[in-house]
Amino acid sequence: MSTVTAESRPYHHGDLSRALVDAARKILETEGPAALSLRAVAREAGVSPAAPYHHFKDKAELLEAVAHEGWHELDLALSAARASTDDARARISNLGVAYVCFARDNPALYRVMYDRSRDKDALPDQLKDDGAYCQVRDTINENSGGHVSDIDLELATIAAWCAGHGLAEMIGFKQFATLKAQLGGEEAFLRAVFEHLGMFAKFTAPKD
Amino acid sequence: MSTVTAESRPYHHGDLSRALVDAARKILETEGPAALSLRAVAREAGVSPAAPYHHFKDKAELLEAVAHEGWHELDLALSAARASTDDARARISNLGVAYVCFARDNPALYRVMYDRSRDKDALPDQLKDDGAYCQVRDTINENSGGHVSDIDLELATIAAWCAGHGLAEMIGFKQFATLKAQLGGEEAFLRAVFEHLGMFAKFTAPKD
DNA sequence: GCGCCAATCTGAACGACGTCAAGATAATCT
DNA sequence: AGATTATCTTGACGTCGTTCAGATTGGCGC
Repeated sequence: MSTVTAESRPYHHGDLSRALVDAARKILETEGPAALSLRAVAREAGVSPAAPYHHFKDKAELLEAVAHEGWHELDLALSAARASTDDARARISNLGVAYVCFARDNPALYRVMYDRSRDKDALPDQLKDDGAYCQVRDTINENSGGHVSDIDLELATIAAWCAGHGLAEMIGFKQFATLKAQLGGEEAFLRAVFEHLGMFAKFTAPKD
Repeated sequence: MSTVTAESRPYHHGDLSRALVDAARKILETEGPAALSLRAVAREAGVSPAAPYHHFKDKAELLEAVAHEGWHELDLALSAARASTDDARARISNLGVAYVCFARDNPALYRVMYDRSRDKDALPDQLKDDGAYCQVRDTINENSGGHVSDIDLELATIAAWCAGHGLAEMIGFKQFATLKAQLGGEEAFLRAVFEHLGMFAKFTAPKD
């Protein structure tokens, strides 16, 4: 019998994979992405620098696991935001705010998520299989009353995602500080930016 | 008399700073951002690994110089795009396309530019002092007939910038390949995404 | 219950990295 | 010309990602 509480009960350490991912996330939160070395993760987990190689082929593969958790948590955050609003018109905007707030509250994690994506030149498939991407798409679809073509829906989702990501990466930039203050806080700033996205648009969504 | 052709004619090497930045950019183009080590840059420039420290206090400071050049070239690219269109209505969309195309054509450089910005939590001041940011703002201003408040103009510029940046970071993602093909090419895809940005908007810009 | 096998971990090592200090070299200043 | 100062080299330190040989240990067949 093993003393491990979790369901998978491996050998010496007791689910080292799990411990490594947790250690990585702890380092990310407390010391930032620059301090996230494989050796530091092993140190934090109390194992030798070579131990992780029995669970991940690479440093990249460990980061992939961390990113995977991040995407899942983003998924949860968007679900919560979506459920918390009755007004279909407001949902899409709340989703955007929730997305950016997730990035603001987990900056290191968010960075790992996109660094990994850019290295692979692809977002994780996770997103399309009932993940965060679907939530955005479905919300847009509801908001347009359902009578929008598949291709328009896809394009609108991509557009929303890009705007959200861009804002998420820049939300902490010092240049926006005075504007945030003028508008009465960060969330108000976020909503204001989203509402000014129309200058490119021929196709303006709330057409109904 | 010195045999150096450039105007500034320093000591042993002959403008090593310049040579280092050029070497860095060459490595970026040919081997990608992962291969961009200070030692590799020094090697490429034909000097010892410690030589760069007489011209840049850090690896970060070298990258800053590289990024600075990148922002300037982005500036030129946007100028060209802006000048190439008579129709004020089309200018803003052309600017967006030009922005993303710059990122697509200089992916490693673009990455260095934003990596440095995120490390400093700020875009370079360069942008606001008659740089690329101003071009976007002025173009939006022209496009709105000039009767838009300062704060709305600022917010619209930020919104456009975020959307452009988000799209720039994801334009190469494999998930978009089929959609690009369906729409008849990358540029058509870009325009289509931009035109679908309206779903967030209460304030739709081409109001006149 | 015992021995074997395979999975798991350690220890030491390699090459590459960023950075620094000490010394050599060469351009500039007086 | 001689002193000064900026520039570059050499060598070193600590850290990193990764590999490999060997030690450890749990699970499985007998």
